[in-house]
Amino acid sequence: MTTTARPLTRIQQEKREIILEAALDVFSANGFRGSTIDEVADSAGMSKPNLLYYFRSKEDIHATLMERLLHTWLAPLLEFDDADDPMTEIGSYIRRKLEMARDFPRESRLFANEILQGAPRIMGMLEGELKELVDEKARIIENWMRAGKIAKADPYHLIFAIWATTQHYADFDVQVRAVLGPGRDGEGRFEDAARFLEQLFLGCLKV
Amino acid sequence: MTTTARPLTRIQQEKREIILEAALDVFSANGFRGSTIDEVADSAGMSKPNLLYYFRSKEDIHATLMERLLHTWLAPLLEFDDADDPMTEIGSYIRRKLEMARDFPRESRLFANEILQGAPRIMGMLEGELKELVDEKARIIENWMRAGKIAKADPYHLIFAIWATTQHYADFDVQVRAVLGPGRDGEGRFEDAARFLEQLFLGCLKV
DNA sequence: CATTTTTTTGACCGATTGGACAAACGTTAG
DNA sequence: CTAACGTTTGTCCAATCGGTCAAAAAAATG
Repeated sequence: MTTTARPLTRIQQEKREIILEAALDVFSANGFRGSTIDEVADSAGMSKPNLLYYFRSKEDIHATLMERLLHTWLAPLLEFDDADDPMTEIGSYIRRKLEMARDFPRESRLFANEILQGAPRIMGMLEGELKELVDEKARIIENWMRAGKIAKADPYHLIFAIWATTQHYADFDVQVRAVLGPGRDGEGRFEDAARFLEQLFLGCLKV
Repeated sequence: MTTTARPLTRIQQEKREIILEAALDVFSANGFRGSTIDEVADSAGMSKPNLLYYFRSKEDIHATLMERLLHTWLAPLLEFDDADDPMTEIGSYIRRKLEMARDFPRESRLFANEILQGAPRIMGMLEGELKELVDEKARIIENWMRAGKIAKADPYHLIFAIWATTQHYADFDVQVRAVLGPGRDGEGRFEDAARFLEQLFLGCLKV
C-alpha cells in the first residue's frame, strides 16, 4: 500500500508558514500545555477546523516547530571551529549566541519552555546529537588549553556558562528590562551585554 | 461589618502546607496555565473540593506560592554586603546562588516560568523591590571598582551573569545532565560548576 | 453523652478543551 | 458550464477545565 505523498501546494506551504509563525508566538509565551489551538488559530487569522486541515493536531504543530528550532539552535555551535586564535573563535561564538537571543527571542523561550518542562519531546536529541556535538567542541577547547593558548577551565561548564548568559537576555528579557529601567531602552542593553560578556569570558581565559 | 479574621487551626496550617508543596511540584513543572487544580489535588492526596476548601482558587494558590518564593529568592542578594574583600563577597554570593539552584530547583523553575510568561503577576515587584535592591548592590560594586579593588565592568550585567549561570543548573537541569552524560551523576556537577564559576567571575575581576 | 464546628467528598455546573465531520465555498481544467 | 479538487467553516462531540453546593463524616466542645 503506497501512501501517495503528494507535494504541498503553494497555498498549503504559505498557510502552514502562517500557522507556525502564530504558534511560535503562542507556544513560546505560554508553553505547550498552557496554549490552546483556538489561540493559535485566532493569532493565525483562521478558524480552528481550518488550522486542523493543515496540521493534524496540536502536537503536530509543536513537533514541526521544535524540529525547525533545533536546526536554528545548533547552528552557532556547529560553526564553532578549531581555529588558530581561540579568543576570536570564542568571542564570535558569544556574539552569535547573543545575536540569536536578540533576533530570535521567541525561539529561545520556546526552547527554554521545553527544557523547563523536562524536555519530554527532545530528550533523545539532547542525549544524542547535542551531547555528541558538545563533546566534540569540548575536545577542541581542551586542546587549546593543553597547547597553552587559553587558561585551563572545565570546557563543559564554560559552554554552559555561555549558553546561560546569552540566552538570559531572551528568556529573562522582562526582568532585565525591569531592572535596567526605562533609561536603557531599545537594543542598547545587547551592546552592553556583548561588551561585558567578552570581557568576562575572554578575560578569565587569558593565559 | 467586621470580618472576623480567626487564626488558622493546626489542621488548616498543615493542609495548606501540603497543598503548597504539591502545587510547587505541579506549577514548576508545567507553568501556571499548563497546570490543573485536579493535578495539584491528586498530588496533595486530597479531593479537588477539599483543596478548594483551603484555597479559594487556583490563582490564590499560585499567589501564595509566589509570595513565599520572592522572599526566598531575594535572600542571597539581601545578604550581599559592602565588605572589605569584594572577591570573597562576590564568591560567596555565587556559592549561595548555586546552592539555591541545587537545593531549591523547583522554586527556581517556578520563577523562570513566571518570567518566561512575561511576569504578569510580579511585574510590580520586579520594577520596584528588585530594581531598587539591584541598584543598591550595583552601587556597592561600582565603589569597589572605583577604589581599584576589582576590575571595571558593568555591574548590572555582572549580576545578570551570576543569576544566569547559577540558575541555569536548576532551570536547564535536564539539558546539563544529558550533555554531561551518566558519568558525572549525583551532585558532582555542582562542585565542578562552583569551581568553574569562581574561576570565571573572580578571574575576570582580578585587578 | 449530645451538640456544634470543622473537614471531606460525591454530584453537579457552565465554559473550554482538542478534535471530527459534513456541508459549503472557491478555483481551476476540461 | 460543469466536474473535480482544494479550501473553509458551522456544528457537534466527549473530555476536561475551574469552581459550587449540599450533605456526610470527623473532631472538637459542652
